[in-house]
Amino acid sequence: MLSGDIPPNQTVYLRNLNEKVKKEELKRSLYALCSQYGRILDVVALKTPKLRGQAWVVFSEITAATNAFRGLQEFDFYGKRMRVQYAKTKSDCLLTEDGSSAPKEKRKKQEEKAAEKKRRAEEAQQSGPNAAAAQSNGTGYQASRLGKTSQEPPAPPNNILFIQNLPAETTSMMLQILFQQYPGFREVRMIEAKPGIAFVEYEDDSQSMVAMQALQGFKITPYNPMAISYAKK
DNA sequence: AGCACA
Repeated sequence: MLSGDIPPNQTVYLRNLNEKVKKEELKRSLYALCSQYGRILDVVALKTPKLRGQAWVVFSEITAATNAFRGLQEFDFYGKRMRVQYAKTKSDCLLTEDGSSAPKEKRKKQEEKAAEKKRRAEEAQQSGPNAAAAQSNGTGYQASRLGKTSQEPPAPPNNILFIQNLPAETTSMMLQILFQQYPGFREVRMIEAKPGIAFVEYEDDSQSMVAMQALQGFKITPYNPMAISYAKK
């Protein structure tokens, strides 16, 4: 039979991940990459010998997980071809959330932990509509007017994008993962001395425009919708 | 390859 006869699940199981990436960065990058497919409730990654190189991304909708399942097969992530399956079981953050059942069989020691889980799930949920920006992208300019008191007119379209409002922990690799999905990608440049901004270069103007429209307002973390404009040359 | 909830 076909390789993965695991039925669809709200959670996607990722393997063949680059094990050198630190856990926190891995989770953030996966959050950033996967939120284009829907709202993410949790990302779980552990670096124990048995579990390194793997992660679980919990979506709020099964359809989002399915989109990720299709869209991310063989995705080049930190230099390795990611493998995507559905998780075999339901994630804890969902069990506690939908009230119908509780994760009791395996774990009895952790009532406090469940409370903390739930808290985190709620956090993720209240903040999450990231997919809206990238998915329904024809309309998705909700972030384009955040906080600059710019008297200068915007720069005319060109092949270099100027990204603002990035969370401080953003790495150029995280941005590369996002922007290299669009054709014509050349490179990301960040400036040590200036956190929160980046430049992303494409081969030509039309390619940079496609990427801008796709990622305008995209949230790397729930509170940082990115503001993309054209770089001044 | 490896399916957990540090």
